[in-house]
Amino acid sequence: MKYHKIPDETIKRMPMYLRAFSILKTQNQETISSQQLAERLHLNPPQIRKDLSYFGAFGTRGIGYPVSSTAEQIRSILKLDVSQQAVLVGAGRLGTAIASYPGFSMFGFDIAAIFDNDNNKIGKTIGKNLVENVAEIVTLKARNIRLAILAVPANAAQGCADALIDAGIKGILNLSPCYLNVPKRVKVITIDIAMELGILPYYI
Amino acid sequence: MKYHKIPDETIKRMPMYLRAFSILKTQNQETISSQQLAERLHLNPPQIRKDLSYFGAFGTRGIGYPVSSTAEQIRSILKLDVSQQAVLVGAGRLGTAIASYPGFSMFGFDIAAIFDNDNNKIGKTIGKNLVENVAEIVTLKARNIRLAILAVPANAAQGCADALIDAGIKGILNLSPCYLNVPKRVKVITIDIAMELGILPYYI
DNA sequence: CAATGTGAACAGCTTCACAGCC
DNA sequence: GGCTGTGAAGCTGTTCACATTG
Repeated sequence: MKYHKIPDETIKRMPMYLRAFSILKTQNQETISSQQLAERLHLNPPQIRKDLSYFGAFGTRGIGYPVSSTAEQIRSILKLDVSQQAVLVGAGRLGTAIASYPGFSMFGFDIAAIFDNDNNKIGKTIGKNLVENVAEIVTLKARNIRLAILAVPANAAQGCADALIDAGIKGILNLSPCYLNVPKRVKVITIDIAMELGILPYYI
Repeated sequence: MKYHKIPDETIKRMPMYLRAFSILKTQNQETISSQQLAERLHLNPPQIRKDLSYFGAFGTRGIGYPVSSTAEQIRSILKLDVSQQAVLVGAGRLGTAIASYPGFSMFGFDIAAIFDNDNNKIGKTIGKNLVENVAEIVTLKARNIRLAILAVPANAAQGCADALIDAGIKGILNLSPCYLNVPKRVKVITIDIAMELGILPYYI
């Protein structure tokens, strides 16, 4: 395929494909056609073919996509072929839930540090991590962690984001219901549960 | 404005506008221009004007949008002008975090029931709700609840979704990392935290 | 023959430019 | 003068149709 800018929407679908291919692999299915995959994911077959073709020709005509190697290709495209360490800020109920979320491992994510500002939580253990004082976020610099998950109250979110960016964090998954002001080089994804729920009544 | 199909993307932004207008109201600001609002939300002014104009002419030329009445208009468009009762299924760590999430009230959501399948949790109180047995989901029929938040493990999600739909639920916010098969009349929104995180390394 | 890969047509959303109004 | 409301232009992403290949 000649040069094309890869649509953001395509990138957003890639983890979906990775999950699907990973599951197929555990089921020992060796190949899958765009048709079959589309049925599973409720997408259109040409969509899947076009998405994958942006990154190369992974499939075999007449056969479909080889499950195992395509999974590896996507993993490598998304840079998930190396274990990605992430820091969690906020050890409240939501933070604790996330720390124990089993779904991260499929994508190679590893919660490598946890911070909070509450003295009752600092020093406690969550999973394999000791909760550290949020004032020590700057020590992340030396630990080569680039991703952060922000699970703090909205009024603390911007301050934590600033500290994280100061400590070399390059990507933030923000779970607070607020907009974060960050330099352009930092990528932020905000998930606002109440806002997502907010559109449901309109549709029903 | 003549008839136009309202873009889904516009609907998705409406709760964002509602939140912004609600906050402005607490700050006693009486009007706001699309320019000012765009700066806050990091959008383009014409985007905001077009979005709002799909639903009517709320603004005043030369002045901007009246904060209070526009907030009410959006609330009414999104059907959030009446308190929306929702049921939470899953009283694990994530479910508990969600039950105590303070952000729902701004949109008029009220967690009116909680279900789980774990005998250790059934009968306990979370917030103002007693945790009920998931086998009793069918009793929702009589309670006039139309929205559900699904915070159960992926392998239980489809079963719970089926039971919820059976009990008259019309919209589901699915927090499990899986696709739900539902009739077309039911609206599902899936939030998959690991998948959202999965795109970050690509961008950094 | 079955299924991919892809240019081209199409659809949907965003941005622009400006007319209209306060 | 300032700002909304909106048709039209522009752009991005999706779908189609089919040539291509194992």
